Amino acid sequence: MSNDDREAYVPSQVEEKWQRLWDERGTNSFTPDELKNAADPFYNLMMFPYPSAEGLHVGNIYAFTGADVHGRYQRLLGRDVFEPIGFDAFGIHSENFALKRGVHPMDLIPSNVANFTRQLRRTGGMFDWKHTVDTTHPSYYRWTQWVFLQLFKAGLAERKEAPVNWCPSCMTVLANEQVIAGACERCQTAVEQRRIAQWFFHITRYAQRLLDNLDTLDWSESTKAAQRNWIGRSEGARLRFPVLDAGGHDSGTFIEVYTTRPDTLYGATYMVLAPEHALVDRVTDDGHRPPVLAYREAAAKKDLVARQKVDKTKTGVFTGGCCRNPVTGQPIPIWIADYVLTGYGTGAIMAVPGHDERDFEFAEQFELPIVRVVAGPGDGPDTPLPEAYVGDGVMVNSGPLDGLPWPEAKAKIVEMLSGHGLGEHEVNFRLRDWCISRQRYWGPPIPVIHCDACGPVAVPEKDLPVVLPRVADFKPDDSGVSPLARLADWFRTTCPECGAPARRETDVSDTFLDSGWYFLRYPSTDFDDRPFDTDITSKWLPVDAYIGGNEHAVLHLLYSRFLTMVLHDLGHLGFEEPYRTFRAHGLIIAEGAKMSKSKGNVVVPDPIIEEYGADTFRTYLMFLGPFESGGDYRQEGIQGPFGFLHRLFDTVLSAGDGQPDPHIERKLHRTIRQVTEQLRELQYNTAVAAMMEYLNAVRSGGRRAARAEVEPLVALVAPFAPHLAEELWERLGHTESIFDGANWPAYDEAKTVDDAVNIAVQVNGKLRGTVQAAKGAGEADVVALARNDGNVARHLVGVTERKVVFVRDRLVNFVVS
RNA sequence: GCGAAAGUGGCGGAAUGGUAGACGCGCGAGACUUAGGAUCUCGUGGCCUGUUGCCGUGGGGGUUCGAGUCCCCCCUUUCGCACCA
Repeated sequence: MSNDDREAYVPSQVEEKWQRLWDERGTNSFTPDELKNAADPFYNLMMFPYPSAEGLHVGNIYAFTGADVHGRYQRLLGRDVFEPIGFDAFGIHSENFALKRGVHPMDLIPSNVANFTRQLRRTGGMFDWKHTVDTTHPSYYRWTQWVFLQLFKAGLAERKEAPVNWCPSCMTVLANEQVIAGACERCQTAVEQRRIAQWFFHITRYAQRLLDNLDTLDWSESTKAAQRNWIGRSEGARLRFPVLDAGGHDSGTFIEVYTTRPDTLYGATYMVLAPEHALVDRVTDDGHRPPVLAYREAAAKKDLVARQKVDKTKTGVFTGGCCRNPVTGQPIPIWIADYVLTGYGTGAIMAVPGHDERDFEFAEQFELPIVRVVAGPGDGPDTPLPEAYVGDGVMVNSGPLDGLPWPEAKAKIVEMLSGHGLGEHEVNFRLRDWCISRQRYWGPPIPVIHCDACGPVAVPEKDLPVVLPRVADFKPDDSGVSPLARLADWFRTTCPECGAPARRETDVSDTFLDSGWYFLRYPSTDFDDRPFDTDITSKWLPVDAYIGGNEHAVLHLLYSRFLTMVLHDLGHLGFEEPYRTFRAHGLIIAEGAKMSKSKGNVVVPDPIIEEYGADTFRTYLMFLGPFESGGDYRQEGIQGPFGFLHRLFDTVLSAGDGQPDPHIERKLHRTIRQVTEQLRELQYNTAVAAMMEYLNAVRSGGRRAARAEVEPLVALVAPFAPHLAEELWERLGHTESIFDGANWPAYDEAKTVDDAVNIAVQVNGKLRGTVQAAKGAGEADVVALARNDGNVARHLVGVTERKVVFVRDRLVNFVVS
């Protein structure tokens, strides 16, 4: 038969047909009963997108396809796979875009969502469209507000005045996490400091647990490391330094410092307070007051960008005050400097210039004494310090600590000081409380009512949702309050407790709160009277597999872990960790560079799917490189998978009924084994390669395939090319979807083994030939064969054999000299 | 600076300590075609005239019969965090 007579593979026809049939048959969606009664539930989650006006980009599709391949594979194994998708549509992104376009977000978002939905369907994801969420819909944010109330009632949400990062361009408060190198992560504008009353969640109370639980999670190591780093636990001590009065006597006031190296206390030669420190006034004497105040004012004016300059030059001024080193008894000067941060530890440090790089630099600059208290190998007590020594060693110039290795000294000195009330062991975390209020419009109103008599009062749960009103003017201004504060009709209300006139909270909440619990909502969207159904939640959660980007390694994942822990502690959930496994996918670049409009290498999905089909696009994306490291998208490369699917279509349709060839059958079982193992590990690129290799073998020499040789391949390819697989499956005579029923092929280990093997023959580790032998052949036989190989024999002439290394079925190595 | 990951053909990338470069792109040659950016076949790390051969996984040491893989030092790149005491 010539190629011209064969039916051509037309992706668009196949894909339209199956997308329609999946919808009609409800192939990918669960009814409430099915959710309740699923025999073998598998919750496959991917990070829901923010529905931008530009539409889905390749990065989204890459992530979703990788997750979808995993879900479809689990389903082919026979599991009941729930794979929902939704839209994270609140937030500054949408609001700013709406402002720019002059469209109201309430009008903009629905059309973006419709566009995303169309695109997502077109990519062939196995999404359950009956269980989707849109965070901006009152039926969703009603429960986001409910989550807030649970924390509020538990005392984990608190309003307090705090210095915050203020973006003068976005006109909003940013979380520390949203400040990148002192600039707004969204618009790169320099961030300023302001003091505003804000709602905070006390995530710091969970810091230790958030850290400890990491050890129990099956997550990408890089993600766990990022979280550990972010939580930033450090173990040290809180020490108290007596402040001296003008006469050089203890004044009764103490300065508290936090240090991770209390052992170096004998080397503390000066003290530094943050410029904002409460005791600055008190320790400053009259002679030094003008420069201190000037420095303090300058520091206050500096925004966070300036404060966090990488610039290593230290600045600071002497206050004129002194305190006493509690162990040496020596008076040491008190300085203020902005390299000491007010938000970490106690806002004051004991400076040990000999053993801390920052202190060393400061001491050099201002000619303060530098004392060695740790001696490294080969150092004595008086060995000069050309730079701070931070390595291991033993204590010197440290009285009773002398000779101790510093970790031991650390414990000992804390013990010594605690006896005198001058210090105690302390653990510190870098993690800060989570500021969840936003002085913006496009978010769920925080469900609190402020009453003059009762203070902040929770909106009764029966009154939820507090609906975000539609207002024409949603533009933020420099007032520092939400646009909702302009709507007197909206915010005027009465106190739910005492009935007095009261005022609604006009701030809205952070989008990370919306996305912090969405996975709980998906399986329960059939219920509008509860955030998540108890039975369904205990059946489906925690999430079995979560796949997403490492850009959310800290914030989103940490916040959702925190919320899950809280809801667990409050008795709402039976588990405290939301995601059993998490895998971070890599980043897609294009033509060797990061995608950007200016480089003109942005990959636009729609026309590619139009030309090659979703199946080819999916397969290619998964073939580009290891899923967990990403890959380089090159347009020409798509020809490989495109040709592969064409050949697959052609080969299956023209397959005959004969017996499978034994060699092919062996390769088939090996291929099934490899693809099975690699799909489990998300090693998609090599799994696709194995299938290509197998198809090449089936077609080699232009032979006609036997049906038994290719039918299992259709199932193997189904996670990658689901439409084509369905089509071929149907043409092979099946009436049910390939995804219904456990159609993943089994392999027979016995059938993967060859009866003959090629054995490498080396002389002194260099390959000199190969010989063929029966599988499992013994040493004597194989070595004899090897010795007779012409080329090997040549290398064995005129040398002395010392040893023969034999590895069964693999190699023979003659060691000669 | 700290933390994480990675350096292999022209390119994307494969390799339980055991025949480096699977699979694919690109390229070359050929076949079939009125034509083809279609399809099919063969070839494709470098060097030498060459099937024998030599050299090859960022650089330098080491362990081993045998190292891309393990250990030590160095260089480079990417990502994240950045004065956290």
